[in-house]
Amino acid sequence: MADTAIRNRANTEAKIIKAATELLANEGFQALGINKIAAAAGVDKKLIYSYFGGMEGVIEHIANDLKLWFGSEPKPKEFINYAEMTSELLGQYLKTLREEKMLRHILLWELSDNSDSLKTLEQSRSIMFGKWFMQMKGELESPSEVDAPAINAILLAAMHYLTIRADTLGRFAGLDLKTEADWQRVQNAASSIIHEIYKDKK
Amino acid sequence: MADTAIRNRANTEAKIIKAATELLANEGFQALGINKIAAAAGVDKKLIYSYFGGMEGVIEHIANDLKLWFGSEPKPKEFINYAEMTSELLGQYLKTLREEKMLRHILLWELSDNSDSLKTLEQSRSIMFGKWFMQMKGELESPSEVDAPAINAILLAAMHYLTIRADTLGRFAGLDLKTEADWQRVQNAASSIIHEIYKDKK
DNA sequence: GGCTAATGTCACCATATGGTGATAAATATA
DNA sequence: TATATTTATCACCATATGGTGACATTAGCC
Repeated sequence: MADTAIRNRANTEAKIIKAATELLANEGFQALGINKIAAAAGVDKKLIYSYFGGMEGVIEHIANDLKLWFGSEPKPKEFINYAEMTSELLGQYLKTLREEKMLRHILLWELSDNSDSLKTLEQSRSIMFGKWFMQMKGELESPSEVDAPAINAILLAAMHYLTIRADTLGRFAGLDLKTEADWQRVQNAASSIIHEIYKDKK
Repeated sequence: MADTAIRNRANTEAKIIKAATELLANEGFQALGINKIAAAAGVDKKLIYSYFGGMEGVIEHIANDLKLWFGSEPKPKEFINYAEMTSELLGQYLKTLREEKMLRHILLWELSDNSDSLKTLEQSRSIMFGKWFMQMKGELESPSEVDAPAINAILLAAMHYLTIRADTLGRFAGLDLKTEADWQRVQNAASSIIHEIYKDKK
């Protein structure tokens, strides 16, 4: 009975991944080392090498899980126009960013490191990322007068930066990102930008 | 003759700060440790403790220098309106961000760490930062219908994120931040946002 | 000159990191 | 039951980190 046994590889692997994931979610990538993972999992670090071949293997495993964790797509909705849709999706994305510390830690990791293992993680992350904005390329076309990808990149970049920034210093450019009120201002400003940009455009 | 002497405290201090600064500019804050600074400066690490009291002292010193390094204000100009001014200043700021790797490393540091020594660094950085956008609060008032600080925060956050991102993965949301062409798209998109937001507003 | 204080050198500590080889213990297989 | 293989433990290595006490050397000063 392999599943009730104390010595169970699958079970140990799960413990390792769970520990690594929680470490990444709570402490960030800085705390993600072989020793700390082994300690947190209550497992000898040798097993991390035996089962995953080292950190890269663990990261790859996490990258795979990532697709499932944040894989839920935004609820399909009837959108009136491109601006409405973009605004709605951006709002949902911002909400997710603010809720999922893990996601912010991964985004910060992407900014800090450009090792090979990071690239696989980024790929998985950007797949889930794409789930939100794939819809933008759907039935509703963006006005051709506007460089929608560039506009979206600016808005997304801003949301990434501001949510990460909220975790540390908490304020930026006069905004207090610890308060719900100022987050509402950000949200409103983003909506204004979208609506003004696409107003009367085709 | 204290200045030609081999044993010269002021000279040694300068070497330490120079090494630390270059390390920060070239390698980023991750590489900023006592041992590496001492090695790069060709100085015994004990002296870093003797003269600066440790890393915090070094960082404080760098923070002070920061005000001078990036202290040059944007050239005063006659602006027609708030949108023109904002667009011009943002363009200048983006240019500086793209040119100064050091600045990007500090911004990333601010995102990653929230220790006390970082707060002093951030203060100095945001002073210089303010030099650019102080002007926005100048004679030309922002239209009261628009939440200008929130709009500015979004644009600045985006520029920070995109310039940092260009150093590592180099691409984001469909843009290739290694190419001048796509940076031009970012620049144009930002200008569009500013002009559309402030158009017909008072 | 010679004394004192500043400046710099070096050896050492504790701790943490990633990584591995040899061995023990439990499990599956014959 | 006996054997072979998987699973896990442990001791150890090399390296790097921050930090300090004891000592050597040079400088300025009387």
